[in-house]
Amino acid sequence: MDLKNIEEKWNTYWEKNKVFKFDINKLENKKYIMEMFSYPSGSRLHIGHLFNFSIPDSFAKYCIMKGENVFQPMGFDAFGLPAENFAFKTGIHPRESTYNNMEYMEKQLKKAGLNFDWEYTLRTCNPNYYKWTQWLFLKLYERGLAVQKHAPVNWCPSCNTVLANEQVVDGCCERCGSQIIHKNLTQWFFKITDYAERLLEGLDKIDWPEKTKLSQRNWIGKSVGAEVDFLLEKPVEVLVNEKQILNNINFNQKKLIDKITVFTSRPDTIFGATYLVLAPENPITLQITSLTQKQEVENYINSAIKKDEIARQSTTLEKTGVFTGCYAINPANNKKIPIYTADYVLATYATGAVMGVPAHDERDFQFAQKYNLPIIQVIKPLEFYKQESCKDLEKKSNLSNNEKNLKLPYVEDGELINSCQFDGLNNQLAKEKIIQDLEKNGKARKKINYKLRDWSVSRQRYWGCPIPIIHCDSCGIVPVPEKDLPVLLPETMDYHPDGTSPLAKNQEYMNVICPKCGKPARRDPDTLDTFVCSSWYELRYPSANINDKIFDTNLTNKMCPVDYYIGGMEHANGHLLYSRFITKVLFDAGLINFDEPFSKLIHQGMILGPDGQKMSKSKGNVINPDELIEKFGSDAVRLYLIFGFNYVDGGPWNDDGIKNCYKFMERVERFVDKVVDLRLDLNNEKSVANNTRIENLYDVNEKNLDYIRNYTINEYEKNVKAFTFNSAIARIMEFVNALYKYETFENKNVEFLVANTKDLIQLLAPFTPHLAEELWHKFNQDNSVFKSGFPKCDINKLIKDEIEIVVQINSKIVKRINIPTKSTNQEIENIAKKEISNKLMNREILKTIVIPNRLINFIIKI
RNA sequence: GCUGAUGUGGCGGAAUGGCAGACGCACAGGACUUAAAAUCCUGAGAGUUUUAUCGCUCGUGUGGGUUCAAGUCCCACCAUCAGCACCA
Repeated sequence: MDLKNIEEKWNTYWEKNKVFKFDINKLENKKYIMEMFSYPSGSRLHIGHLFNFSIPDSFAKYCIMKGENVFQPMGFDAFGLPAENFAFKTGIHPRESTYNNMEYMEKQLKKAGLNFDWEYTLRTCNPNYYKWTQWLFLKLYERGLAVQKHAPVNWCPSCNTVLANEQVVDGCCERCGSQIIHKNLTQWFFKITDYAERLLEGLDKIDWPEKTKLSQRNWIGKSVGAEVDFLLEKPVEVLVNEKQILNNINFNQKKLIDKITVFTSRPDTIFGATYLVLAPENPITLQITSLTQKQEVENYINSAIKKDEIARQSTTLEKTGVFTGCYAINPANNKKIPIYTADYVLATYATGAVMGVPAHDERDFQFAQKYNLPIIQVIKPLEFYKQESCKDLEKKSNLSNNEKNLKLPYVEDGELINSCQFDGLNNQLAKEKIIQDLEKNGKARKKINYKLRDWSVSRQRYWGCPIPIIHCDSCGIVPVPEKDLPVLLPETMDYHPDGTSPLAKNQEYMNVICPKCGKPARRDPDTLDTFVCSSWYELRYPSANINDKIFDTNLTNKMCPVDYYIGGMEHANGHLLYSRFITKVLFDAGLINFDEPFSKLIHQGMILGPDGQKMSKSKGNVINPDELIEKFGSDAVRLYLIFGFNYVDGGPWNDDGIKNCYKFMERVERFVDKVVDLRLDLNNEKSVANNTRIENLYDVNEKNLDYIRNYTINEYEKNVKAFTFNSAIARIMEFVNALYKYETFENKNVEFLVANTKDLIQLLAPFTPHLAEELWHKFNQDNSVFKSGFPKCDINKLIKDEIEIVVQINSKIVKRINIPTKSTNQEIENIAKKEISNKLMNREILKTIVIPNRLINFIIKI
């Protein structure tokens, strides 16, 4: 095989004849297939990219052959840290290196035989793209969904920038691994929390992997419960301290505090609440501390904040805390309970205050034990053993022992005790009743909380989309008018990060005239998180060449949602959540008529190194796709990636695998050449004995081959639709084996053989496009194989005259017999009985099970 | 710790509750060849009986269960991987 020539020849041919070109004027049968775009960092394309892209590309080619109008665009997520860091490393300006890398990667992708619709490509660092990212920002601002907040943010001291919660892994920066710290900064946030409920609901209607949906559900973290007010009972010492504080410091709310509001998902346990806990960072904490406890509390708060900076996550699970000196009244039973501060309560979730119910919460239990706080059981297990069928008595007695000294904390459901009028209630029911009761006195209300936090989008870096906001001393925050977009990223400047925004140092950029009042003002010095850029790109792809609006609404409505979206699982709680959020915002804004971006999502697995480890330069197990394509051609690389792995799981790389795929391709080529020769002989009338019927088949061999052909097509299509392409290839291989076999028969029907061979080439085309196109043209075709349609399976041909079924006695196989396909169950039974009469030996048949086309099972007395 | 996924030959991997191991690799044998490679064909889960066939037994991480029938469903456990990590 002259791979290089073949690949070049057909790449040129396809491009020239627009074989894979999407037709924007024929949207009735469109199919939108897209893979997550890649960032053009310095590492170029790796084998994982090819795995990610090749399989959908094959699927796209299959769809094209089935006559669908496939849109398969590709672009580059070009802003952001990887590109910028690469620039620092090489000393090249990020713009230059990014554009170079994109150009190189585009070449690599083309060389890999991936036929994207390059006319619709997007580069997020291109002003005609980020203009619309800025427009999107303003849209969110207009709708009150982009807000500035002074809040503690995750700060990476090494990257010198803010990170979103989703970008923090184990308390470290997901990119460089540095320990993150918390800084109080004024930042832009997108109010994704406003959409928490809808993001949750929307999951039910999309065809995504369950694990991804689950991951998003957990990330959103809905929790249904109640807010409960605990009135304070302040000793004099507390009042003195509080007044001092209010006088001395300019406190946010300059008033006395009379209650603490906690959030709980277990209002049913409120009678067991024996203390309250405030998060150390909660501003209330100091205010309600008594003079005697002040020093201790202050020390604790300081150490907690320090701990937070180092690694609160990795500390031991041992609970610590300090008594504040203040008390509260449990509104359920009016008991006076102490208030503590402890770092196991998070300031950032709900009200930053918790009621401690040691008997029914693991953490509260530990805390109460350590500080000798009362533990009151208010729920007992339902007496379930009565219903439970306990077979051995010993177990039963153990259970009743357990009941006597029930191990606390008990966190399961049960029946209320020690809870006054609620005693005896089922605890789920009690949740409702207790809230209702407290609600009457205005001491509680139903409340839903989410773990999801607002999305922080400000980044103190150069290489990103500038935030289109102007800060004016007299007008405050002023959005850049649409006509002034894009706010261009300045070309030349010192872009090195040093903890403040590089753009802030560029006076030319920073100083502007306020569009509202005309006085001097300053630009926002930050750039946007790159996930903003990638949160809407699928909407723009079809409109990539439209410059006067974000996208053509009409077109986008026809094209979206995306039919197939393919990419890594690692974006489950990041990009994939952000895209859904932005889509919903644009839906609400009336810009689109759908509110989920991706109907179907598929994650590809990961290709590991030959040693079964993640590929990494340091381990030296990286597979370079360029070398492989050079040596074996892109078809063989693709075929191996498809055949050698389960797409969803991935797996370790194996060098032999690709050689074998190459050999298989040669085997196909040899066969096609043989058939082409046979056909020539036929045309030259050299061959006399050959039967050239194509209608009215068959002798037995023809029939067999025809069955396999139809079987192959049928299974192939099933597999392709299920994205189990490796099995589709297996069926093709079987078909090839059958063709080889048929070819050896003396009186083979050459026309029939030719027809089958053409089918084979068509089946192969999505997986080895160049080879298939080359072989196709050996039959003097004047059109591309991809425009030749797709073989059709004749379902009737799948029914054989006879079929082998298994005969079992007591579920053990005793014989395999052939029966006519159309036999009734009774006929099958009769035939089978006769066939194994020697084994049945007239014993009584208790039961007969017939599974048509598969087996018959006689249950007999032994 | 919690949640989820996975566990099948020497290897990659197949199997709507119905013949486990498709397909491929590696392996063995044969044909072709002076020979090798390549190619084409054949064989093959493990064990066991037999001159050989015919058989038989055991086999999908472990132990139970449901079923006429379990890799597949249920329960418990083990191992590996991934995610979450005090969210009250």
